[in-house]
Amino acid sequence: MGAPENLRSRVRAELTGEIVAAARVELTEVGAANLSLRSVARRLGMVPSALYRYFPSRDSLLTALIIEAYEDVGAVAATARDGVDGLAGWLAVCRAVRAWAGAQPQRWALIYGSPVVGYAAPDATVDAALRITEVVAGLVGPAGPPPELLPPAAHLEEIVGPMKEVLLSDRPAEVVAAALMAWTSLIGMVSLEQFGHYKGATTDFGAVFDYSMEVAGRLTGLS
Amino acid sequence: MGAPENLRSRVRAELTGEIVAAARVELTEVGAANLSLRSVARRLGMVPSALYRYFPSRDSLLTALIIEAYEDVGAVAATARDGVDGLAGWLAVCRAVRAWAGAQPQRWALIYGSPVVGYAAPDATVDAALRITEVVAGLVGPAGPPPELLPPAAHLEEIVGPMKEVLLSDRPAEVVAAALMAWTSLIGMVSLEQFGHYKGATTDFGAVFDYSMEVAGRLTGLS
DNA sequence: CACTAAACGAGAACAGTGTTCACGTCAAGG
DNA sequence: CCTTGACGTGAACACTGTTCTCGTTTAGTG
Repeated sequence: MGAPENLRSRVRAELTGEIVAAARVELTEVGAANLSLRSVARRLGMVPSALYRYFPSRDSLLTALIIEAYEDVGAVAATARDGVDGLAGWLAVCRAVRAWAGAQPQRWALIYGSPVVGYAAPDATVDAALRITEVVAGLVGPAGPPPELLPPAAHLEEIVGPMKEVLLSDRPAEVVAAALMAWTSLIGMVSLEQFGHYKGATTDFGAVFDYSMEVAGRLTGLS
Repeated sequence: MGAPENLRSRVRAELTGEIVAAARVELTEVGAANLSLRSVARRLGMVPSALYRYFPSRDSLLTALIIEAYEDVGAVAATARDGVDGLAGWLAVCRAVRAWAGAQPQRWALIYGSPVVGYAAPDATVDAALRITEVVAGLVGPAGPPPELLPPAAHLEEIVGPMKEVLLSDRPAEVVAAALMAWTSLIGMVSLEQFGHYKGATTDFGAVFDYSMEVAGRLTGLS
């Protein structure tokens, strides 16, 4: 934990940050698939092999970008929710997340598109991914009776147990499931929009998005 | 349209099919990002440049695989729905689509993950992508009154107009929007599962999936 | 202070990739 | 028959990720 005050390690930390920053710029310009280690090095005036003193592979550099993006969108969601409760807070979060994705589509695709680094996502990435789910979980209303449209289901309590322990300990299982559905709707809808699957379906997708998120929020008991 | 009976064009069509088949195998083994034109050629005993007589680029070969995958999952959805109506039909479609994705994750990622071919998806791919949406649209119930949880929204009729014209001409706008939400929930939930975003959230994701799809189906008026 | 071990940047090299081109060869049609 | 076009081959170019070997510079120790 203790950061040595060496000049060595200081410039190392600094340069590591510059590499990530340059890689982020490169990512937003050409996308994750075309992000090349060599062009990042060129941008910094380095030779490609020098980057290997800081990241052991291209994938590890991508992992750093993934964590950064998760933290970024999580922070955006948190500030959007700040001070706003209930359905209004949920809608504010949804709009903020969608706006973030629209402004930085390549970073959205990096974290919510097809995994590129391989099938074993490092633990650090799943930790960072939890930020935004905490924001969503912090919103779901007090444990009122679930709406009529949320039928009770057998064994649901046990099935969503792992989720309840971490996020929503005092809510009925149906509400926990509804929260997962709401989060799924948010991420899914933004992803499908970003990836072009709604092309030509509506004249004003923002309005459909708002409407859908409102319905999804109501399902969790928000009002 | 008329296919010439030449020997030339017959072996050409045949070989084109073999190339796509080999590429599909390669895709399922290494994924779209690592699909290399050269290894496809090796698998067929050809030299890499020979493939360029049949596909002008690697992206065009990927496009063929995308169309094929869309058609495949659309056909699976159609046969699952065949003869089953209402909520049961919707659930059958959902389970079939999820099973298809689980069996061929790389093909799912190819069509519903981050776009890899570039930002302009060819028209042929969006046409193929419509198959599954037609199946979903064919399910939504007769135009009964939308449930209480589906509030009326201003201007919605006009906003979802493009969608209504193609798929759901005689339903109220709220039901059209709900159908889009249901389709989004299906694709979104399968994608998030495939891409590892539910890791550790439940003990039995299949049950949560069924429950969520049931709620989504009810929202469109199915029962 | 002197010295050793580690970290660092540079550059060359290797294997692999998508793509292009010039070259013979063989089927199709006038 | 004979010309034109499609076809497969092999070499080449410009890239890529990654590894290795060098001097050089810094950190920590006797």
